[in-house]
Amino acid sequence: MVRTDRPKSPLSFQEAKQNKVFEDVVEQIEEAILDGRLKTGDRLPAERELVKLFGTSRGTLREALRVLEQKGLIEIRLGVRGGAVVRPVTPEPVTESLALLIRHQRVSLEHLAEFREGLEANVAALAAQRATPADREALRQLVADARAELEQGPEHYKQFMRVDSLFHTEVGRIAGNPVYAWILATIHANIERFFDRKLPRTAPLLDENLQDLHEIAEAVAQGDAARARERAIRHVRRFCGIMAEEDPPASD
Amino acid sequence: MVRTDRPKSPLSFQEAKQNKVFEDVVEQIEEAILDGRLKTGDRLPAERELVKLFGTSRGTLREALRVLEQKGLIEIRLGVRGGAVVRPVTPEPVTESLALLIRHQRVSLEHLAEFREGLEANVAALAAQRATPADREALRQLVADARAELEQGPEHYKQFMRVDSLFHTEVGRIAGNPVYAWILATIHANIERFFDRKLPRTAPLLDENLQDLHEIAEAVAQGDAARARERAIRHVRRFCGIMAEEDPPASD
DNA sequence: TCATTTTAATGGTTCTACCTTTACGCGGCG
DNA sequence: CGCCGCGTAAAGGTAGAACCATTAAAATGA
Repeated sequence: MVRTDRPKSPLSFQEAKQNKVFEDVVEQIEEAILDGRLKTGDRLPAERELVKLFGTSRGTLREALRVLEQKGLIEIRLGVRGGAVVRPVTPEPVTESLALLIRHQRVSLEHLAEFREGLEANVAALAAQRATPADREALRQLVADARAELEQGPEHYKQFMRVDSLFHTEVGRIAGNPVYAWILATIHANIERFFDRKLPRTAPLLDENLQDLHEIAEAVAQGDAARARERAIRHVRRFCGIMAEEDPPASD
Repeated sequence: MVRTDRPKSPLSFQEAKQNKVFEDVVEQIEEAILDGRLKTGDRLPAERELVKLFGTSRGTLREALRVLEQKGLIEIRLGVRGGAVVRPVTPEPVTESLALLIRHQRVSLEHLAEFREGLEANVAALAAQRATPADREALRQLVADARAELEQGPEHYKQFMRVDSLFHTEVGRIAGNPVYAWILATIHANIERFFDRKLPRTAPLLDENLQDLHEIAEAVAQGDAARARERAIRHVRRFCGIMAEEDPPASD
């Protein structure tokens, strides 16, 4: 199956690069997934079947499956009834590759937080313009949930943070633009991944946090984009300032 | 080299998941790259050497290399003096995985453009706050370059678009936050990839475009963040509106 | 009926052999 | 002297077969 059949029609120039076999396999399966011929949850045939279908060796086929797995398109399960199943598409691969960039180039928390600040501001403003009555209710409910957690004392701080995270996700959803939602999720994930160690959780701090959420929710509910933007900025900036104190600036 | 040696010390619980061999190899090489033990341009030993070093089979090792290649960390060259060389880190993998998301979930141009609008606005505002005299000069020079291309007539429209692109990249650089620069580059790449087919390039349109660039440059040069933000939004919105006309909304 | 054991399907790994591509050097020819 | 071409060897690419490890499901037995 080694490609020696590169067409040579003298006048129709075409791709000079010869495709490697595994790339061809990757492309075919990827197309099938993106075109919807393979849907989320579908199970591909077993490796030994695919080998027959594509006419390659098993090693080559496995390289192709590994690439697809790395792209986040499939998941490979072990054991009987195992095999490659089509995964739901998530922003996770974006998060992963961004994490690589961040780690390799040693991006500072300041840069990440500044970016998040601008992002959250835009999202809050959009949400304010687009919130439906149901959205307003949902946001207020989340604030109430957060307050309830906080009132249960320090042992519920973790739950409080979870609600906080939900709140941001919800605002992203209300903004109605999946691109914002994805990138926001990606940035959140990376901030947590690299900088979330031991950020302080004291009562007054969390109270301020709750107050921020409340004000953002109200601004969104009233359709006041400018105020929503401003409150979101204040919220992120406070959060970042606190973490920066805890985390002395790396001096490299 | 199949893992049967899972430690079972009864009291020191540890990772339950057994690592696959190739994952172990990926991790080791990835760490070496991120820690700087392997630098950009370095060439890894030949496959058959690595096989000895890691004590695995060649197939397994090749799966690991494929994953690293997919992550954008290495490039695999053919022939003698070939092999795996460490690649410079670029935002390209982020672009790729985002492209997958966009294509799979059929994100509309409107969503992408709206996101870009907010992004460019923030970047322009930051750039206005941070531009040095040299930055100002560079921006003005780019505007002058763009004008020069435009004056040379329709056959230079392509060059004009290139300068336009450079202008946006430069504003991103001036903003001084690599995260903004990366995401902006990623969004640009994806807009081009999916929607840049036959966008009209008529003289009056490009004139407006040039005027936009000029006004953004001036706002940035004068440190007027609010105006820079506003001009950037107008610029992107015009651009998007034009493309939307050309590109009737997909009705699926 | 439920717990336990067995079995078979399926991915994970190894080994070996051979093909393909490509840099580099050597030798002949102008 | 130079350079063109061709051979050679190093390195990745592919194939195929054998065996190991994991797991769901079927068979078995209490």
